[in-house]
Parts: sequence; structure tokens; C-alpha cells
Amino acid sequence: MRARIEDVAETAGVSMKTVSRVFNREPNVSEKTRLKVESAAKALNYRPNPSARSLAGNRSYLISLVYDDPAAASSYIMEIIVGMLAACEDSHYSAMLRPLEYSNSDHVDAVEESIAQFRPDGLILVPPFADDLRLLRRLDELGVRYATISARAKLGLAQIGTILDERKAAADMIAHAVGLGHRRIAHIAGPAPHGGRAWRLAGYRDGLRKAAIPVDDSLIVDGGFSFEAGIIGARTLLDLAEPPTAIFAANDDSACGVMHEALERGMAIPRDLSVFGFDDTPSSRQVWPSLTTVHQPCRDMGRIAAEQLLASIRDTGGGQLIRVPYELRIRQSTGPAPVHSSAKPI
Amino acid sequence: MRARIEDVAETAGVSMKTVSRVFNREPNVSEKTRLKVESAAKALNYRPNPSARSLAGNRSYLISLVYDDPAAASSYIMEIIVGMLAACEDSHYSAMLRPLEYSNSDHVDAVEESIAQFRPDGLILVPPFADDLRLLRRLDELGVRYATISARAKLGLAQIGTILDERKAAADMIAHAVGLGHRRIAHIAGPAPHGGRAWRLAGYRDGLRKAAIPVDDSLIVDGGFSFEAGIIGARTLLDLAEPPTAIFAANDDSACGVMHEALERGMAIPRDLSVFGFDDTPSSRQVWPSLTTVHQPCRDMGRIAAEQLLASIRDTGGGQLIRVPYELRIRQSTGPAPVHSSAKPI
DNA sequence: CAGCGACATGACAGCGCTATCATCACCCTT
DNA sequence: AAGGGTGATGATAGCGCTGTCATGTCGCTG
Repeated sequence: MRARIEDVAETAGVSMKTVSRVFNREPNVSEKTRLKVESAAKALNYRPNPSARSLAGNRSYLISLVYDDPAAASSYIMEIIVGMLAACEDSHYSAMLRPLEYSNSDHVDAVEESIAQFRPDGLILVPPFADDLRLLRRLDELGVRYATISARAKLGLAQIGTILDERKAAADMIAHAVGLGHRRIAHIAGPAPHGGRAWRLAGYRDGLRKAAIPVDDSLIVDGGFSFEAGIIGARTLLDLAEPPTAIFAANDDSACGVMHEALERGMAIPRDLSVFGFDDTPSSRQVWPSLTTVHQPCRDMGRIAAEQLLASIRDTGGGQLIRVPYELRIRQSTGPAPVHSSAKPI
Repeated sequence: MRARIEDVAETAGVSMKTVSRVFNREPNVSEKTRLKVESAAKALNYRPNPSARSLAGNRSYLISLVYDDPAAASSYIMEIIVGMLAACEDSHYSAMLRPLEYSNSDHVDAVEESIAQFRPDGLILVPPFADDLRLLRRLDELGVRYATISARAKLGLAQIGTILDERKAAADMIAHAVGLGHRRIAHIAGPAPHGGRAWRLAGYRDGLRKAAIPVDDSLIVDGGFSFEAGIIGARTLLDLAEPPTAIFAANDDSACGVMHEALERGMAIPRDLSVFGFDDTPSSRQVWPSLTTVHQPCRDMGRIAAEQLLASIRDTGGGQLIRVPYELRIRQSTGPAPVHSSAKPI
């Protein structure tokens, strides 16, 4: 059977507690003793038993990622998971995935239930959970630590996690579109509960304002983060009497939907229509023409959020809100505005 | 503080052990007692402590998914994860993710290390791990239970997991291509360590043989499962003196690469070139033209593999190898072969 | 009606750790 | 030299469950 801490203690000629000190990097262990313990542990191929550790130490060494179930297989989430796993690895923590249905009105209960059942030492929340004031307040009440990714600022008690200036990023993109000569620039807005919707929409307006282009409300349609939402939004916009020459979609998936619909109609991209996405998911490189978008460092965001959460678990007061940079990725889906003010089929 | 099993026992007027029996669905508990215990537990909002359970019961209630790190963010893996989580949920198990670098020669050690550290009750292996004879033998030696997804048949001791007839699926696709009039059909083969490479390649040959089309070795190129592999493969094939009129790529990602390269060259799809993928990942629907491919029910595969693994954990001898169905998804990337035998730029 | 098996239940040890507090050696201060 | 601080270490009591085995209670058989 596996070696236990007692065996290591005996082999090293010290007490169990000293072995425990070494493994938990507690202070007040002499260098000599530490080396003895380490070599004994190595000789016995000792690995602490996580369940015993958790039980005795009253923590689970587990953090939990809470995200919206329908987005469970999105590359945005996947990248965050990869980053989170990397951070956990480094700290000998485990990561647990909690895809929950946000649209289910009981999602606060669902989170609480999940906490009661698995007792994670902390949570990572992504939108729309990160933006849910009721949830954050409840977690604060319960004393549960959490980090957020891309939360609307200043909602939670503890400002821990990562944030990216989506508003400025969106404005930058609009500026780029304006630079290409576009004047009729449409926006397909994201789903309401996501902070991203508000930011990207605000950035869109900022961009137009800066270019002194009046906002035309018919060019702003409600959409969502899905491919289908992009198709539907594109239909609405391209059917307008005076359709846009550029469309800024809520994210890459919906931008793919826009391109799909435009190409179905026989339009050429970017000749007849420029398309802008957001997120820089793998598919934005794989579609043709490849998609101009805003790169979010999702993997880093996952890693950083986990690191900050772990810091705050280690010592109260630790952990910060880290701003991560975005980057415009100009690809092939955008180009000069057509000479005629409206996009025409071939 | 949280209620403990002792509190429930006291409230219900029974012993701890009886409460334990109820929660673990052990036999020999009277209906009356069960109800008493259940209502007491409900009243106290009792949730068993997983660490204590694991420690006392000597199992972790944890299963671990082992997959190749570079594919960490692929939607294939993501869908499997979603299915696996669903199965775990139902059985009050947790799922743990172990992205490991397969190309690292020590991956057997890495798996062993992961087992030593986290002590999962079982593993789910996907290719290329599922096809690694050395790893499977070692796991058999160690007495570690595992389920495989799409493993080459008859390698491991325990035949548990899911399997899909990729060979037949590939042959069906070739038959479809032949039906469309294609005669020069190329294949970009997958990465060597994956069983899928052999199956799909064999199915490709089967399909040609059945149509009495001789195999032209210049139409088979080594590739891989990545977008870039598709681009490189497409370049080789489209630069041939007599290029193919249809390309069957190793999977959807590489098929996207093929389409990308063809469209870059000004070719029209499917007019000048038909493209076939494999897997039916989300991007196969999102690209334009949408991709003809073989649908693999990845989510079901993840769920079923986990279910079978859990069955084998519950009782030795439980768990089976379940065959899952595939489905051809004919979309827009394929069409009749061009009249001229070679594809020409516009 | 004794005897037996099948079911129902409980007492208690112990899983492998960590937390707490005690102890001890050592050095510095006054 | 006594007193006191500091760093290093150990003894021991749990953490909250489950496994084992003992015990009790039926109903049935011969």
C-alpha cells in the first residue's frame, strides 16, 4: 500500500508534524531536517492523501469554475479552463467545472448547492454569473471567496480577478472601420445579462461619436453570442432599405453567422460588407475570409483569475483585480467601404 | 457550522451508520427508517463531507479525463467533457481534467504521477492515450480502472468505453463522393499515434476499392488534426499536375484548412473542389460553405464512457464497450465533380 | 416452542492527515 | 546567574465519515 505520513516520519526519524510542516512549507523547520524529510519522502514515493488533508485541514484544495451551460463547449470557456488548470497545477489545487444554467432562475441556489456539496475553497465566475449582483451579494454573505472574469466593475465586495477594457476595444474597432471609410456601421448587441453587451455597445457609440457619426438606432439590433443570433441579426440589417457597409457583431460566433448569411446572399466579403468580431476564438482564424476581431487573452485570464483567487485564499486580503490587454487583429473580413453607400449583391 | 452525520443521526433517532446506509443506498434499511433519516437530513440541510467520505471509504469519488494537451481547447474534447460531467453529476462523482503532453515521452509516468497524487477511482482515456499499449498495460498492472473512447479495438484488458465505426464512416463518405462523380479523391491523413488515422485511412481505401478506383498514392498525404495541417496538405494536393476534385481531410479542423487554402487560391467550393471533414465540430456548421462531415456524438461518447467506467467501479465486471452511431452530414462543401478532370482557378 | 436464518440496526475503531499546545534547546539581556 | 524570548520539534486529539462485527428482532420451520 501507499506510504503514509507516519512512514515518512519514521524513516526520517522525526515526528509526523514535522513532515507535515515540510510538505506545507510552514516556517520553523531547519534546513537539515527538511532535507532528511524530503529524501525519506522520495525514497518511499510518498504523496499526501488529499482527502485526509482536506478533512483535517478543513479545506478542499479545490476551486470551482462557474459558467453558463449553453456556452459549455465554447472556446472562450475552454481557454479559460486551460489557464485555470495551469494555475491550479502550480499550487497543487484541483479545478472543478460547474456548468450551470443561468437562465434557470434558481441559479443562485444552484451555486449554493454546489458549494454545499463540494466545498470548494473558492469560485471563479465568468459572465453572466460575474455580473449577477444577487449572486455576488449572497457569496459575500456566505463568506465564499471568488474571483471574477470580465465583471462589470465595482459590483462584488472583493475586487479580485481579471478585467479587460472591452469598451475601449470596441471603440478602437469602430475607429478602424471609420478609417476604412465606413459610415453606416451596424452593431449586433450581445445578450442582456452579460456585462460585455453593455461595454461593447458603449464602445460602439463612443467610436461613432468620436468620428462625429450620428447613431442610427435602426443599425443596432439585439442579438446574442451565438452563430444563429448572427444570422438573424444579419438578415435584419441586410434587409434594410439602406443596409450597413460594416457590421460589428457581439462576438466571433455571431460574426461567423453574419458572414455566413452575407455569403449565402452572394455578397463578397470584404468587398460588399466588412465584418468585425470580438474574442479571437480559433474559428475566427479558420473561417474564410478570416475574421477581424479583438483578441482577448482568455487563457491568461483564466490563469490570472485562478492565481488571484488562490492568493486571496492563502491570505485574506491577498488577490487583486488585474487588467489584461486586448489587441486588434486585423484580418481579411474587413476592407475599404464600397463606393456606393449600400452593399449590393454581385 | 454545517450539519454532520452525527447530527442527522440524533435528529432522526438512529445511529450514524444507519444514516450512512441511507445516503449510500445500502440495502437492509426499512422504509420507515429511511424516511425518518431523509427528513432529518433535509431539515438540517445535511450534505455529506466528500473528504471524510473519501478518507473513510478509501475511494475518491473522482474520475479523471486524460487527453492530449495541445488539443486541450478542441471542441471534440470539450464536448466529451460536457458529457462526462453530466454522467458524474448523476452519480455524485467529480470529474477531473488531466491535459498531458502526449509527445512527452514520459506520459506513462505523468499518468502514474497523476494517479498517485489525486487517486481517482478511474480514468477516461481518449486518443492518443486510448491507443497507447504501454500505458494500458501499465494501468492493468496497477489495477487502475479505465474506459476508453475510440480506442483501437482489443488493446486493453478491460474492454470498457465507447467505439464508433470510423472506418465504415469514412468508406460511406467516399461512396458519397463517388456518387457525386468524383474519381480523383485525395486524403489528408491524421497524426500517427491516433487510431483514427488508421481507421479513416482504411475506410478511404475501402471506399475506393468498392468503387473500383485504383489508389493513387500521390493523393494520400500525411497531415494531422490541425487547421495548419489542412493548409499544408491542401497546398501539396492542389499543386499536383493533376489535382484531386475532392479532398477528405483527417478531421474538421484540417478540412477548414483545406477550404481556406482553396478559397485563397480563388477556387469555388464545391464547384471546383469538394471538401469532406470528420467529427462535426461546431465550426463545420459555421464556415462557409458549411462542411460535409461525419457526425460523432462526442457528448454522448463522454457521457457513456463515464457511465460505463462508473459501472465498472461500482462492481467489478460491470461496464461494457458501447458502440455509438455516426451520421453523415451532407452540407454545402461538397457537390458534383467538375466536368473537367482537374480543378481550375476561376 | 426451541432453533434458525434473514433482515434491521448500532457500537466503535480507524482512514491519514492538521491544529493545538507543550516542550526543549539555545542565545541574548540585565 | 536568573529571566525571557525565539526557533525547532513532538504528543495528542480530533476532522466526519465508512467498514467491521456484534446485537437485536422478527417470522418460519419441524
